Amino acid sequence: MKKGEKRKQELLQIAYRMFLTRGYENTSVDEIIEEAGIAKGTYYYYFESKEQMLEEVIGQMIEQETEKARQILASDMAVPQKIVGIIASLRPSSEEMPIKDALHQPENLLMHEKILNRLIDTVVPLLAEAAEEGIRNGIFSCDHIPERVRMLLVISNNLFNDGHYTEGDVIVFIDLMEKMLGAAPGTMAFIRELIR
Amino acid sequence: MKKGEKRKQELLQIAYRMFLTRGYENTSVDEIIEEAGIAKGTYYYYFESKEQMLEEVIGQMIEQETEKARQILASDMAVPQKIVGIIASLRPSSEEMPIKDALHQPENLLMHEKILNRLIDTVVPLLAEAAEEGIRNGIFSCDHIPERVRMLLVISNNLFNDGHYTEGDVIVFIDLMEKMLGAAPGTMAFIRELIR
Amino acid sequence: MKKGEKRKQELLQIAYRMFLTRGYENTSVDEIIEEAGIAKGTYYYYFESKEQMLEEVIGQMIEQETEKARQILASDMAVPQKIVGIIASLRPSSEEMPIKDALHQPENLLMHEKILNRLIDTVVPLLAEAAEEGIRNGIFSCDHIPERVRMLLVISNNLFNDGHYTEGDVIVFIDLMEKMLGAAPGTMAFIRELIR
Amino acid sequence: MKKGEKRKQELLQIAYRMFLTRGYENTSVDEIIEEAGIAKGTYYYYFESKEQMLEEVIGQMIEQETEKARQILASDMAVPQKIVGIIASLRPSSEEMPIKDALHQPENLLMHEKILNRLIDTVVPLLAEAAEEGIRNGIFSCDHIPERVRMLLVISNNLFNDGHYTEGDVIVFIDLMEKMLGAAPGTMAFIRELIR
DNA sequence: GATGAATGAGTATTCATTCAT
DNA sequence: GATGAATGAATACTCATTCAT
Repeated sequence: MKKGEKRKQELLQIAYRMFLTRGYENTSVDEIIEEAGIAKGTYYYYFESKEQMLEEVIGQMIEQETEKARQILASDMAVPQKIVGIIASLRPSSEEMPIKDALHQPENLLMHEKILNRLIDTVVPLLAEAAEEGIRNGIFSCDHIPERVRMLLVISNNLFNDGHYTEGDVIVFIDLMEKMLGAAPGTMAFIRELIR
Repeated sequence: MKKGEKRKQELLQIAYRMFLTRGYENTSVDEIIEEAGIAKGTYYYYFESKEQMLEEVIGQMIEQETEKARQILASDMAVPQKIVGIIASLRPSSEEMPIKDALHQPENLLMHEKILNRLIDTVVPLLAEAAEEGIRNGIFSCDHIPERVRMLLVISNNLFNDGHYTEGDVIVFIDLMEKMLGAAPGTMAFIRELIR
Repeated sequence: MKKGEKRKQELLQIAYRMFLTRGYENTSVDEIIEEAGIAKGTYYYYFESKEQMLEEVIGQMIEQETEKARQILASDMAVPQKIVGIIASLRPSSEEMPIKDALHQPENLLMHEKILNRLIDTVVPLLAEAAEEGIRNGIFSCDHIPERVRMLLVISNNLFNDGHYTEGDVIVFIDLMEKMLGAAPGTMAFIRELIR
Repeated sequence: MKKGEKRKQELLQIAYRMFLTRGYENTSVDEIIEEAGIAKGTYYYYFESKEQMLEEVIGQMIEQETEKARQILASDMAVPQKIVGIIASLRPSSEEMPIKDALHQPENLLMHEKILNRLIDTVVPLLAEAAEEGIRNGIFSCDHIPERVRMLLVISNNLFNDGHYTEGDVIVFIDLMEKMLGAAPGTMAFIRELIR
């Protein structure tokens, strides 16, 4: 059982890497097992299907991505920094860059979509909690928090995750955040420095 | 010349329908030609490849979709109504419902993505023009118009086009529009009635 | 391991026969698997591609053809008989006739060419060895043995293998051999009886 | 008729070039008509089939190649030079090099074979005539002239036309020619200088 | 002489999945 | 736990040729 779990994790790691590198649909089971050095049967011993394996890979990705967000939420940062930090945590850190980059290639559309949806569903509650903390502190002032926070997330992903944003986008996004959350102008200005 | 063009349009119509119904990737060339009652060779006489055909189908979709938007922009509606009208024109009318519905199924991811991107690029300038008209009229007050208008569009697509939005989403979206464009509160309130 | 190899040999035998009968290019993978009674996937489990299969088929042919030549070389025949025997071993024995015949049909050009080149490269060293034995025995007298022997082989293939040779061709070929190898006139005269 | 002939010649020229460049089998009728700027129907007005066109192209090639040989035969050169000149005329002149080079690529196997056979059949009589002139002059002494001359041609093509011959090949070939034709040693030595 | 729309048979290759051992 | 031989449905694309105009 222990041994089996270990091998499964190994396979998930390999698949994770290959799915990102070549895309889910462009990675065949044959290629995975060759890379892993196992037999066809062994693969299907651990995974019901290739698609189910994708779900598990995505599950792991989500976990990794959101862990950072959870830590930020639990920290003693100022609320605006928490919000921005959580949103930013979803974007590729320098080392993850190639990984996220891969997600924006057409061969990863399916995976990208799946990840994004699950990521948003997972992160919205965290963001909402931070926003409510801001309201309690008097920094923010708004209702319909989950809806607002979700829209910010959607915009952020759409705007920043593929790296094609302009100076104007950043300015408007800051304005948007402040107005969406009912914050005083300038509350979110610090974002500009973060992005450089 | 006349004859050839006509048949090509016919094929595009058929493909349009089939791509939406079963998804681009799930529609084989064999199925298309069977439906059209033509030979394999005829298909490849008109289209270099299945993918190139997709591009042409999408091109036609874009044209149809944006035509309505262009008409609204040229009309004598009030500016807020223009803006909302343009945005709404991209959403499925009752009769198109099944069509747009199809785009949100996983088998249409690729097509959906391609359409969305081209749609946004095409519609942002139209929206921007309407917004500037609003600024000239003193109804709106903001800078970075294309960026703002683009974000509204992104949110709108993400929120409303798959039909899974809540009352709260609508409320927040109205608030968002007003604040993004620097409009007086209530300027966009008429949206609620539109959506029923 | 045992089982897999066996089936592969079986497939090679079938392909060998079909390639010769109908030509490599005129034999489709579909026809091969139908003949073999296996599934498409099984075929591609054993062979990367149809072309790679051809290489393996040819490899086996070469081996079979040259085995006889090697035995002759190792035997205690007289040297002239060895040389002629080796050259003759490349020609269709009565039972192989249909096989070699097939190689001369236009649909087997590619295969024929490939086989011929590999055959010549394989047999030239054997012939050269025999010729050197002849030189040591004082029967032959010449330099540049590999070149000479190669030319004899080329002529022989070109002249005799398609069966369209005349009495005169044989007479000249005998003369050619004797002079090329520096043998006394009449040394190779026995060839005429071999050919009848 | 005049005009039609002209266009046909034009098409043959284009096909000639394309067959050599990309190979007969790799050149589609579509590509030919595009290059020629004519319609499909026009092509089939001039040629019954693609294969028949190939025959015509080859016919032209043969004519061009053998014309030089005929001129040499009719000239007042010394006989050995005539023989060598005729054989050499079949090899690519510097400017034709790319053309003949192309013939040795696998995609031109069929064309190569067809050309070679027709070339040999055409040139053997010319060579034989030259050889007989040599016999009358007392330079050569042999019987079975056509057979001998044909073998020389076969060897020459096989050896030299693909450019992969060695110093040894040349030496042996000179020896071979002298002995095949019954010429005094040294008669053909001048070949070495020709080849450089 | 010339056009170009239409044909349709033909082909190699991929790949997730199964199952007896 | 692990193997690997076997499956077979699925698919895009090529191309010489015809013929009504």
